[in-house]
Amino acid sequence: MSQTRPPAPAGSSQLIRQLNAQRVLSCMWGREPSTATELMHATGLTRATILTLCRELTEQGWLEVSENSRQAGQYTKGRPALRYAFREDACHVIGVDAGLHQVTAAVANLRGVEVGCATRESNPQGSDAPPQPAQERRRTILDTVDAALAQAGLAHADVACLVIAVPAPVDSSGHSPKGLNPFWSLMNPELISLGAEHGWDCAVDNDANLAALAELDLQSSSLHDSFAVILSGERLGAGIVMEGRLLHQPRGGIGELGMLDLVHGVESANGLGWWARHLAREALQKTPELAGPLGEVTAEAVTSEHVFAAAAQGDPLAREIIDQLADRLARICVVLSGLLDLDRILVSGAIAPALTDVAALAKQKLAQYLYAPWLQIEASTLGADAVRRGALRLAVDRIQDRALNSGPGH
Amino acid sequence: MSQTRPPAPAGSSQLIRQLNAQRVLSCMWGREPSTATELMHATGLTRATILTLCRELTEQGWLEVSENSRQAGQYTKGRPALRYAFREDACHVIGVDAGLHQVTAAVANLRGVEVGCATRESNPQGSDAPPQPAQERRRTILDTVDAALAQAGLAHADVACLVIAVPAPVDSSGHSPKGLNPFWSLMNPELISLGAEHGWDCAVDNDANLAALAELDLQSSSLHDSFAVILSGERLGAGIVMEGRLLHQPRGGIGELGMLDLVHGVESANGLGWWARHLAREALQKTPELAGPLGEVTAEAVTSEHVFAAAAQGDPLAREIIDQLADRLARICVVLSGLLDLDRILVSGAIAPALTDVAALAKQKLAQYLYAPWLQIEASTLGADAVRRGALRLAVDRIQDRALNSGPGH
DNA sequence: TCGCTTATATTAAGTCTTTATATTAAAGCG
DNA sequence: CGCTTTAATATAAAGACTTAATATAAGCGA
Repeated sequence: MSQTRPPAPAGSSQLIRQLNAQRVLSCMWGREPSTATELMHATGLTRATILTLCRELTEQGWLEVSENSRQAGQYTKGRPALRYAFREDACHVIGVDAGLHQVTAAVANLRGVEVGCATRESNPQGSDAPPQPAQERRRTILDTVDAALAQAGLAHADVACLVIAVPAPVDSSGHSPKGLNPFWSLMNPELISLGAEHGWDCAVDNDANLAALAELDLQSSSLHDSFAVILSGERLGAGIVMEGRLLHQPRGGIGELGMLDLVHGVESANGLGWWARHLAREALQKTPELAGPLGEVTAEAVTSEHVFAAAAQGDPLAREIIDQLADRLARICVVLSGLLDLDRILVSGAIAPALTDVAALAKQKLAQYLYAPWLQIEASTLGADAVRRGALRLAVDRIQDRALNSGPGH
Repeated sequence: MSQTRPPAPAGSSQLIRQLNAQRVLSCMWGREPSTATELMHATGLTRATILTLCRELTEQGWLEVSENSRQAGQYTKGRPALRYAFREDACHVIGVDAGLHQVTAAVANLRGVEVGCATRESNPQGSDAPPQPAQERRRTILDTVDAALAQAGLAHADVACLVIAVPAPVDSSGHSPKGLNPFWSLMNPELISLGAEHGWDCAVDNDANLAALAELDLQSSSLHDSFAVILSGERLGAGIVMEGRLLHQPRGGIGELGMLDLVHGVESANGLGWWARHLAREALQKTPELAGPLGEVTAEAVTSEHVFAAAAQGDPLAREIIDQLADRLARICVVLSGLLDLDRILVSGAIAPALTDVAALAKQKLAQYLYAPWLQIEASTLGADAVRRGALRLAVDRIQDRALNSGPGH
């Protein structure tokens, strides 16, 4: 009975195979097609190894052989190299910006390119009706997702991951604190369970955190810089990236800005949009017969858009308000950057495009409070897209992690 | 000429050897002696592999065979197992707390146990003399280090790493900002070069950061909690640990608390010791003939120690001051914990032992400003040792990293 | 069309490292 | 002294990589 040896020892040396497969796949993830020779230089592995791994990854569905070997035109002599391409449509992901007033869902491929998008009103801005109850909100989100899928021409089975952004703190299991602030529960009524019925991987996260991820995706210039993204509409929220990684805590409270109540000249966590409207209304009530563009609106009807538009036309009151907003923003930057030594602070959200001047002014005012000449203060170029893009980015990241860590689980 | 094949292919499969050696060494680093069987359970590797690795690590000097195989007494029958022990004295490290008023150096083995310690006065507390010039400070530090080594009975060659803590921000290359604050340059006059003459690995870091490391070392109960350590003597400084890792930035500005100037009820980055003295002096000047223990000191001579001692005796003025200190601390905690969602905040430094009551009071007052019932606010038990212990911890960590990552470089 | 050149793909050793099994060694105990 | 127990060593087998040789797929020129 000692003649026959069991055939499969199954050593732990498959680990190295896993590591190398990871390296190859990360080299190709979201990139242009590559030849074995290019991958050899990128990874330091041998041609034989690279080709074996590429074959495996192709069988798993992550890569495919692209035919344009010679057309790519690096060289003209010799046997044309095989070119392996990242399969950006191996599966798709969905990112949802589930805001208070509207819900936007986008379908994207694994490069993060949107192939479908849909929006539904949720709690219309003007109305004084109570916010949607939990079931209705869940329904709205599912409807929006289905509409986005329909526009993309994809079925539920084509989707691998769903990420939902909500204006509330979200803990590491996807829930928001109950009881403390009823608004939070209404914004995130157990949304983490939404993906389950289609068997999708699902995550819920705070909107500001995801906006920060979107910026991280975009500004990959200096990979190790640190920044905060301030989401600044009606209320303030922040996401913080340190050395290329988004800070997270199990309770999900990072970037909550309630503590601004204690900061001189800020006094609240209300957003810049809120303050623009508030300051304008106050001034209009005080002097109803005001000259200039801003005087044409009544105190009740004035919005932040009016203020920014008027400021662009040179209205002195609007300019004064802009100046106050900039001072507020500068002080917020002092707190964030003074404590965390950030490289830059980005103001994002739907009103970001209007805040270019405010950010520049804030940068000037910063020096009054803090020596940090390196600090950039800018308005995000993503604007209203930031949160949704961040959700898509997280979804793609989750798929990539899964691909790298648990091989064939396609 | 094709018969003879080159002997050494040197594949990348040594990588797995490296990884496994790392696992084994981390399992044993600073721990009690282990048998192969124990390591098998800890690492999942086979006995043969474990023993090979242990033999290699022994040759490299990190482990040694300890003879008390059977005495350990887990079992009594069968062949006694080899027991490999971590060589805590493979080399030694030095940690220096280079404060403004005094310099303390300690020599420790690789478990972090101090085997020698020495202190030198630097800029005596009372004196109004200008601070030591750069060369003199470097000399003082080297003297202290030599004294500590002499007490430990060790030579320069026995030391592998030197870490120096200074009360100034320190960037990732060990330098402090020049020009901005002359005090910083005086505290850190290119100390990073001090280790070079003996060939030691050398690092310089901010004192509050290192105090945070010391706490991380101590409270390893819950490995993934997040906290801040506030070093609170004359000036405030903080070190921040998120999910078990110390936050760092290339410029070294994390935990600088200058932004507290903007916080209501805090208004400055002065430390709790400074405030205790300041408030007492103010009150004594206002009413020179004060009853109670605190009235026995003159306004000029009063120190924070007087205040804490008087409060312990029930002096009403001192209690009032304690209350104000607690409010200040609570507000600082609101800013830190509100933004970063910390699990606890520790107050450290030489006056920490006197701050137990202040911390408890601050915890009570916190609820006025922030809902965070999970937040612990406590005085560190390390007190004046915190910074030096943190320096030692960093030094040991650096040696461990070097051991794990570059094999035989002993 | 037939070689020749060039660049890549495939295949066949050879080595390293681990696992699995068998064998040997070192105790204690009756 | 033999038996039992537990650990260390030896040997064989398998996975994974590298090296080197060989095969393949072009283009180019005579």
